[in-house]
Amino acid sequence: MVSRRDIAARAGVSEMTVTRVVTGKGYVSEKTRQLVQKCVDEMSYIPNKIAANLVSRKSNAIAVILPDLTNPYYMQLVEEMISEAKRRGQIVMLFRANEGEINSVLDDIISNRVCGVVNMALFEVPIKYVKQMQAMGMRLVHGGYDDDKFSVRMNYAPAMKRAFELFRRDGRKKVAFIAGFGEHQVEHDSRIRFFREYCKEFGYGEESSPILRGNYPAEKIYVVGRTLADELLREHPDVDAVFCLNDMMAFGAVNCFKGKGLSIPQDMAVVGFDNLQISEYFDPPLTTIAADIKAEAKAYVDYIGGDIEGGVCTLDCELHLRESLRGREDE
Amino acid sequence: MVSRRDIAARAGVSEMTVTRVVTGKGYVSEKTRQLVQKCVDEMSYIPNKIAANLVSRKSNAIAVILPDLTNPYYMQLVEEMISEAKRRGQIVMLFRANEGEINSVLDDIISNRVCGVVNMALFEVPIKYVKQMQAMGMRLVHGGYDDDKFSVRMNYAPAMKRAFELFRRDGRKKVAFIAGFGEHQVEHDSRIRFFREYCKEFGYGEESSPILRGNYPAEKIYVVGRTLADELLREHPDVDAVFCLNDMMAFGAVNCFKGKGLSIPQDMAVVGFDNLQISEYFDPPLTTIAADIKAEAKAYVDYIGGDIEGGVCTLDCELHLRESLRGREDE
DNA sequence: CTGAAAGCGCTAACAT
DNA sequence: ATGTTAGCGCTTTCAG
Repeated sequence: MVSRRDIAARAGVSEMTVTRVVTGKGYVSEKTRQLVQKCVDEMSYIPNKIAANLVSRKSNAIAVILPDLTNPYYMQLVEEMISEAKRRGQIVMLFRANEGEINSVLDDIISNRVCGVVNMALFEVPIKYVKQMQAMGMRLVHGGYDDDKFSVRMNYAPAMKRAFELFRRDGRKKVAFIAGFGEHQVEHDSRIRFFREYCKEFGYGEESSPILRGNYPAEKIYVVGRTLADELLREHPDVDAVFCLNDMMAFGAVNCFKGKGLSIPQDMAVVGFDNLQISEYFDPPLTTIAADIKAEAKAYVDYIGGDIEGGVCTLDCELHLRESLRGREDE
Repeated sequence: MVSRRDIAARAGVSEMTVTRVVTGKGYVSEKTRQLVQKCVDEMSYIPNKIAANLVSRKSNAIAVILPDLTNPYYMQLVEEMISEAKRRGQIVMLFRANEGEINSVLDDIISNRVCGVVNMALFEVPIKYVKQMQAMGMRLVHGGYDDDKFSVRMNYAPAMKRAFELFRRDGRKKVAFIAGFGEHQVEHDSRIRFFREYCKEFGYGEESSPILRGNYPAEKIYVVGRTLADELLREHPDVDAVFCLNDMMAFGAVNCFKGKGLSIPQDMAVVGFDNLQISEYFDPPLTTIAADIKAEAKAYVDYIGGDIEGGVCTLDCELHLRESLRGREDE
């Protein structure tokens, strides 16, 4: 294990000079710089960031907590976060947490002294941990719902409004929202808030438009979609247009609809959220609402990196109009 | 920032005693143990693993290098690796690397002093880094192709043989393999080796059965699938059965086939690899060959954790028979 | 421009 | 059963 001391010995300089060369900080004469660099290369010295972080009380690691790695949306997000993090010399640690595991996962994260945490799991971080992180200077971001210090908000409104317009144009009789997760999240999700709003505005009735809860993420997302689609057909057979919380859930739902002999979009219009890369290849190609995932990832990393100080970062969404919401009497 | 010293002071014991309580190693009287534990809880002390790792020259981090996070297969694998790692008190760092970025990514990994690296990228780690890792006691696993020290080998043979039997039963005239990646990987991939073998054995001709190269992972995987499917139809219009390197590529290929008016499986039988969770929901449900992903993940983590010393770990594969390979004259 | 001293938070090895 | 000493590999601070 070659360390800074070995380089210093070989180059005949002090350890401090090696540090100056390696980090590029501080004054070093060009001559010694080259000499030291030569030794570094020859001995294949790679500095120990762990040790550096320890003494400088910094960290170059971002922890990301996900509820469900198999949802491609999170992975696209993680991919972008990794790119963004790399640009700043940071790395990404990935964690998975259900409701019961969160404390243990947070312990792992904190004991690894990361510089920040992006919580994409669908529940809040216990206040005890929030305080602890604050005390340690770790930044915490909640994906999905609002935070007092910083949040990334998706402006779903215009795209959802446009969807409702198309529902009306096509003479859809009754709309629904397959939410998939439980009561708590339903109350905090802006997609559902806008849904209620537009139901009223477009005359569908806030009360008469069902919102289907489920037990995501305990259960696999597409299974939740299928199960709730089945429930929808049984309990609200007159629904002919449905939003799904995200594209994966929509896949499950559409699959159920098709299995029951419904034609999409003739018998049922379906709109997802996320715009997964595969959504345009689904059968039928899925209409979906989403913001730029790169921008979302950048917002998280920028906040953790300290470029953004707090407040609300709003991202605009687009309606990607595809077969699953084409007009019945053609577009 | 509360540290071990603070706990020691509060409890009126030495720092070493705190360590003994916190790590659970060494003798501590039950009485002091409880006293110290009380202080730990009261002060919300979470040990600094970074510092512990530094002095004990260990690491609790596994680095995983992926070529493409958007392939759900990798994510299922990572999810299982995270679970397996957590069981051993380890965490997972995620990296993404194209061919050109590999050195820089390896520098990041090594400077973070991980305990092991799982390289799922589709190219080899430069020998310089392999040596360096060895010298530092980091374990390295290559997914995909063989390694001199340790490898996880998928035994695709029986499942592929069964697929060939079905091709024959259905009277398929000509088979192909959409490989997607370049020459180097093609020569190292066992799926393609078995394909050649069985082409011969089943009388399809080793030379006359095309293997289509592409530029994955430079290009998105489903695009590669679509592009190569198009190429296949143009250059080998008589092919009526095709393997695709993995399910995502198969999705792209099937989409192209359907777009050109082909019926699956009547005009073209399609077999993928990986058995993604969504593959059974594809239209048509995709026939696919895969090993147990949990077992694969466990093998990697076990090797890095030191439970397996080396050698070859062989995993059996299953043929998940679905619509895309149903017989033309019915099953 | 370069170096020496101190110490980050922890564990290993040896006392007691 | 508990404490002491030394030091992991590095940065910070201050002195030349």
